[in-house]
Amino acid sequence: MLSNFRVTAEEMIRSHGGRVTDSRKRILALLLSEKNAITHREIESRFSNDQLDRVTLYRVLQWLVDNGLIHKITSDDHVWRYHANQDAYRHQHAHFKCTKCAKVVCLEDMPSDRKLSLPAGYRFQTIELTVKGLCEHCA
Amino acid sequence: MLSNFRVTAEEMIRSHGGRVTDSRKRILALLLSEKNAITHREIESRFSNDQLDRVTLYRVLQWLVDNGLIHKITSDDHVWRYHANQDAYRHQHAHFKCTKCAKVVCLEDMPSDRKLSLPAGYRFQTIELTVKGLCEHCA
DNA sequence: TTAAAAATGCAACAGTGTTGCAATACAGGT
DNA sequence: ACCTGTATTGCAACACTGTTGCATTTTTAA
Ligand SMILES: [Mn+2]
Ligand SMILES: [Mn+2]
Ligand SMILES: [Zn+2]
Ligand SMILES: [Zn+2]
Repeated sequence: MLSNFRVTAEEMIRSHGGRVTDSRKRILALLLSEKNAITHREIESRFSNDQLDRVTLYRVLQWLVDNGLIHKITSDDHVWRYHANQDAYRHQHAHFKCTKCAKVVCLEDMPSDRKLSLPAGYRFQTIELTVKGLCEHCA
Repeated sequence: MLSNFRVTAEEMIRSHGGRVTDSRKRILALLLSEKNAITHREIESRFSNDQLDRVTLYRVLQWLVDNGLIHKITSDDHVWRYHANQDAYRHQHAHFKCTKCAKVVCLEDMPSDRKLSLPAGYRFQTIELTVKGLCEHCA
């Protein structure tokens, strides 16, 4: 099934006018196959055998973010986590982080249309919402 | 007025049963005098003349957090910001971060009546909410 | 096939935060 | 005021994530 993701990945990259390089295909295909958002370190370890330069990985990830093919999530452990932009996850959405195993999952909705009042003169841009708790395995 | 903060700081530390050390007094007094949440680096530079070891600063900040005298806020620049727990900021609250000047302010309320549905089996603990936008000076 | 442009690999670096340990300061009892 | 056990400090070294510069390789389009 990973070859399916490779085909999808290649189409996504090509459709954004970027050069279709081997690293981009492999990394995006991997992210498409991952259910949860994962760290740079975790991506590296998925490629343990095939060589993958860590700087290239950082640069490819940023390229994928800049081109809207994946998104990255900040966290209180100060490590970025990356997740493919499939279907439900294109628009703004909230995230859940397990305080025990550190797993991060994208929640489908951002329940944010409630008015939160900013101080006078402040301009709203986006909202970042992370729910913390225990996941199914850790609860 | 900073001497006022020093007295308050000393009382707060003593009431928590901790040893009243010079570093704790100075650092907490500074945080009490600061309107916004600031970084370790910013705290250091406020003490530019008086010597203040950076490791001690980290350790004092963590002690103050652990004893509920201050709280710390994570951010997408992956740097902690610290703020005293005065009045309105004892309970859970949301934060605002300016995307231009990186200023972080505590908002007074956490609009928490949002029903965000977690996947089955997940257990809720806390919510972290950061509004991003432009502050009064940068708007 | 060729050449310009973009991406890669490597080494070195930067910033934030942590750890181990010896020296020092605090608090409580005398 | 002095002693003493213990918490805290200061310093050096370290860990980790992420970045930068630059020479080499790969991609694409003519
Ligand atoms: Mn997400
Ligand atoms: Mn706050
Ligand atoms: Zn978990
Ligand atoms: Zn601003």
